[in-house]
Amino acid sequence: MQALKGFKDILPDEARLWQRVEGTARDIFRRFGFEEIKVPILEKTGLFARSIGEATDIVEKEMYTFSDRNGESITMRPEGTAPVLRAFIEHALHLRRPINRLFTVGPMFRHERPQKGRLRQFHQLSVEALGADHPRLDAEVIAMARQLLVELGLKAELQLNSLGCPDCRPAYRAKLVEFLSGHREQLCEDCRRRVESNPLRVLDCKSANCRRLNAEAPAILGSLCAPCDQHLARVRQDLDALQIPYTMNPFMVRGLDYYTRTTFELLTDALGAQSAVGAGGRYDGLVKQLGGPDLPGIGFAMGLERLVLLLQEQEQAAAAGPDLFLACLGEPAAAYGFTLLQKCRLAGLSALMDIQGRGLKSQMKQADRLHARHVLIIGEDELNAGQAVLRNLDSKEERQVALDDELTALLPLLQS
RNA sequence: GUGGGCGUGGCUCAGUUGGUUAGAGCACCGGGUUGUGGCCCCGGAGGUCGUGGGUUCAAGUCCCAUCGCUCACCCCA
Repeated sequence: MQALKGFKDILPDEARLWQRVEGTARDIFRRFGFEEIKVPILEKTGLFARSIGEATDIVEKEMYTFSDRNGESITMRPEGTAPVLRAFIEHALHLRRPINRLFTVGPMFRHERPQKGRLRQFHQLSVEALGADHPRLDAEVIAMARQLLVELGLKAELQLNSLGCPDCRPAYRAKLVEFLSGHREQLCEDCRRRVESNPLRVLDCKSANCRRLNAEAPAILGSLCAPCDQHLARVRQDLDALQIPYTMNPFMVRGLDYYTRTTFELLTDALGAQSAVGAGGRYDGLVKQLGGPDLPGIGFAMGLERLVLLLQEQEQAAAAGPDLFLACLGEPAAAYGFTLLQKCRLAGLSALMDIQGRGLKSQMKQADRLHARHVLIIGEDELNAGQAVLRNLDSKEERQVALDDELTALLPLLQS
């Protein structure tokens, strides 16, 4: 028996890093005033078709979609924004406060071919700021995304672009299609198809020929309408004011249809082909499109697997051992020790003991391998005398400690 | 969906042109020190060599198939 392709167990050594990532994220998000929202993993299929876009790869060939026992088509979420917006609309959260700053964490599912940094079940931190189209909100969200990388000690490049809005993008798109059609023979096979299906995606092509051509293609930044242009300028102003470095990338494109105006990515060169650790952008028409009020929003997603991979390449966090290991000799001592163990745990200490009745030497070895800070040795003599030996494994210091039900002598020594 | 690389104890790997009982390091267990860890020494347990066929006197090694893992394309966090 083994796990499904693209599905992975996260063993304790790795789980420690996950806790660090999530813990750091929660702390930063709290400081930025973002609140957690928990949403279901399964949704009606239509939610994703309507938001991500019918013609995207995700919807066309990557979703885990099946019918439940009532014959309804349901889908395991491939991303986090759609479910959060559904919940936002369903519970009319916009009536509770003018701007909702929300985040959610959890598994997402896409049936792709697995590779480094890409699994079929993967995990994202998904962040949404809903209710304002002020460029300052863009800067705030971008600053928060970057801060997570900073506080995890990870290096990443911030790239910025604008995709325009329904007023200016169609005109740009037409201009681009005209240009690309004129140079059709210079495009790679894939891109020739893209000219019809999704021309903006051509800009993102990695083939050398296409890149060369793209350099001469009309740039979106030169085609923005005045409001979009001004929006971008103000976002840049605010990023500068916060001293957040970034580079403009006019070729950056989104794989999901709902993005408008500001888009950004956090890129690393340490993950092979999967260079984006986080990405996001504005989606001003999406809430309305999903049947809600006409409210703007901006958000981003971070890939947890990718953050953990980066952390692993940097350093291995040492496991923190238990505060106390109880070494008991003989059954009477073990029986007493077991109750002592419980008291220690209820008092807030992490504590372990041997339950296989092994010799002292073996138990000391166990304690050492667990990186325990102290060992409390209880044999028959100690049991009778109401005194035990407490050994500090780092300093090798040993001292007699009186045993009593309240652990009055023991606890202070361990909690220091 | 397409292409490359790789499958040998829990982990990382070695294994000559096919040739005796398939090895090492780490990890694990025990002993040296019968109530004191890390270092050292000694010993132990653990592998149908991914699986199924084929070639051969003989296959971990060669051939075919299959499954799995992995990297890349595609796409994306």
